[in-house]
Amino acid sequence: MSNVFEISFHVTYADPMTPRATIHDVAAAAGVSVATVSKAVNGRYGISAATTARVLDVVQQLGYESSLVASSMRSRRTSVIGILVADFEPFSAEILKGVGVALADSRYDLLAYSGSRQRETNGWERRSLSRLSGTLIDGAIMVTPTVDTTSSEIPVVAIDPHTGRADLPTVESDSFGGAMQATRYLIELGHRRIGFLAGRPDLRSATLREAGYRQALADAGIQFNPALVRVGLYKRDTAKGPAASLLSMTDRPTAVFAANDLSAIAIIQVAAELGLQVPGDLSVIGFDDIPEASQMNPTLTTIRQPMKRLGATAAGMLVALLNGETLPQNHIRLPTGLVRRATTAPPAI
Amino acid sequence: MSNVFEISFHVTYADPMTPRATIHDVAAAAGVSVATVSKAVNGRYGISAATTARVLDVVQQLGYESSLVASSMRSRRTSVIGILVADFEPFSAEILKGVGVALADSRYDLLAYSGSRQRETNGWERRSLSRLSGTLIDGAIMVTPTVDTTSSEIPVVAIDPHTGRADLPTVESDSFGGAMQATRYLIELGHRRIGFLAGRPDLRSATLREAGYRQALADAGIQFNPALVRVGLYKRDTAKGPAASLLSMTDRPTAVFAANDLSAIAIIQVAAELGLQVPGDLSVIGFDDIPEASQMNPTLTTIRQPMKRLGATAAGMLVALLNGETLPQNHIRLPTGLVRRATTAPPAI
DNA sequence: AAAGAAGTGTCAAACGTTTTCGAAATCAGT
DNA sequence: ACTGATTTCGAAAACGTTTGACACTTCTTT
Repeated sequence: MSNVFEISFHVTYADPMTPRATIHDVAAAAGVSVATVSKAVNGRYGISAATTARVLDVVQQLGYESSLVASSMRSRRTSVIGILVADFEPFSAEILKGVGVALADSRYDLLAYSGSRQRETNGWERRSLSRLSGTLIDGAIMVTPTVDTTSSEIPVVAIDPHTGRADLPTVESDSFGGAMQATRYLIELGHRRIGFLAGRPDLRSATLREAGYRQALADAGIQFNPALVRVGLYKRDTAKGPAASLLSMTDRPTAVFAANDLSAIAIIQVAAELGLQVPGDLSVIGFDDIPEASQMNPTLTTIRQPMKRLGATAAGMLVALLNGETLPQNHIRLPTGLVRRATTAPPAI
Repeated sequence: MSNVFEISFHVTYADPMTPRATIHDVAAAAGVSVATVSKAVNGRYGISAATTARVLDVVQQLGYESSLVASSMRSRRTSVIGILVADFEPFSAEILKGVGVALADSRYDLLAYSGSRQRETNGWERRSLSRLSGTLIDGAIMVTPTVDTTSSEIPVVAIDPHTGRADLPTVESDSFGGAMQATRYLIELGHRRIGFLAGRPDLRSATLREAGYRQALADAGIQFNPALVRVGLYKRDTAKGPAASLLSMTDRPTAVFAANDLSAIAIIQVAAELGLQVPGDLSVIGFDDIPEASQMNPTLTTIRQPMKRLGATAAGMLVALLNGETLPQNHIRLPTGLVRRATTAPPAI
């Protein structure tokens, strides 16, 4: 007896126990054709009120729901918007929130897709987009894409876009201006040897942040020193090595501008491991103002980027596109702002 | 001429401009059957090396990617895990992060679905689950479900589950203990009139938090007073009315325990509108420790709930289920902790 | 009473895959 | 050469839905 129980217990989860009711089941139970069921459910013209009622009764009883997959296969529109992210780190999570509220009272559902399996390889989102588009989703938002996606068959809006020809609509924040603000702030504090932990060179934001950094240095009459630049690729894991390299120099910088907050967190961690005090021995400023920035200890000085607004703006553009409207402007840039917190201080004399 | 341009410009976005290559296109271009293409792409046995190479060449050229929808239709497994959330508010966003990292080096992709359209009506996630399951996703995680979902045909794990028979695996934090901690802390500060802004009564967490609140009162010998309880439903919008009602009482409470941080934020906002100082005139403690809690001003005292870990744990359970394993324990409860911040103080005398 | 017009339901094709089965071709063994 | 085994490929069914065309009633109209 107990054996039987154990086996059935396994089966419970391994195999489908209650196959969903299909439209065929409903049709059979209601004594009509599947076509009739489909029309009744979708309120199409040509089915009598009596029949519709009977069908809907059965639908209710059987708990039938049309398969999104099957229906999207036939009729191309699904009223679902997709957002493709490499992974759900703080930056894309914030964007997701923004997209969510923007879509809350629209007629679109939201589907966020993250390809865990293959996100190492470049171009994963083009593949994902291709696999989802045309069927599952009516339009897509791509966050920090790894390729300059050429034309797809559905409208696409990019957030924090790729370098390269920007033929598709984009939303980004003022990386150049923000980077200048950050660097200038460090200079005002008295720093002269200012390191830069760069982002992903394939993203426009990263190149602009480096440009802003160099511009601010130039404005202050400080010679740009390539030895003070490392590439951290925007991710915590990938930034730790370069950060260590930067802080291990004989004449290391007294301050570092990290191209995003995750990189800033990485360099602060490395600094701690090397026995450096922040901000005593090293000032650090980040970029983004992810939620974690104000929760860490010490709290992170950074450049605030309106992430939720980036998402909401992109969502708005995409909906407009889906309505067949033409966008008043194809590229939108949102302002940034300096947030002074606890990881910056004048250099030790 | 300019008319033509304008029309084509519209069409660019409204209609598919470059229809995706289908398996038929590849087959035609390679001079083989669709069956052969499918086998070649998926590395099935029975295709010669030469043919496979030729097919893959064409695939490359045409940029073909199999449609997730179509393939999932035929072969039920997709290697995609779905997470269903009402919307992307801070709580579910944190959970999403946890699920994401837990799945990062698994063989599963992650698909987060939020039904913007119909999330008002109860049971929307059962519908969504039904629409996605069996085809698109192999398993699902449901966050704060609005129904006690009965058996589906795919494994499901619930986070912050519904009241009602808990037949499906669940992950939650210690709501009862956390609520006791919160209430006890207010009592220790000297409060006696302590209000409670309750959550969604259909969620077990909400009932347990109320139970914890009452238990802590009882332990301290304070009589429970139903007049000090309002139902805020866990959401900011829905909490503001009840919060205003609570604070407009002639003998209003000197402190309020809000069943989650969003409710706490709502009551603080209401307090400000009524001219009440926090924590001077009113102490507030929340539950969750969402990122916003430490960013607001004043920072929010709250009960920390390991949201990322909730997500990661649920993901782990789901993967185990998908591997056909039986879970060592079907219900997991994670510990909570008090986070003292700036919205709590002893009562004014 | 005949003919056209509505109204109501069904048939069958289609969406893009995967997979089973069988057919053709090649090969090995006698 | 002949048989049998093996390899390689294609035809067709199936997944669950939607939809246009069509057929059958019933109702108007003349």
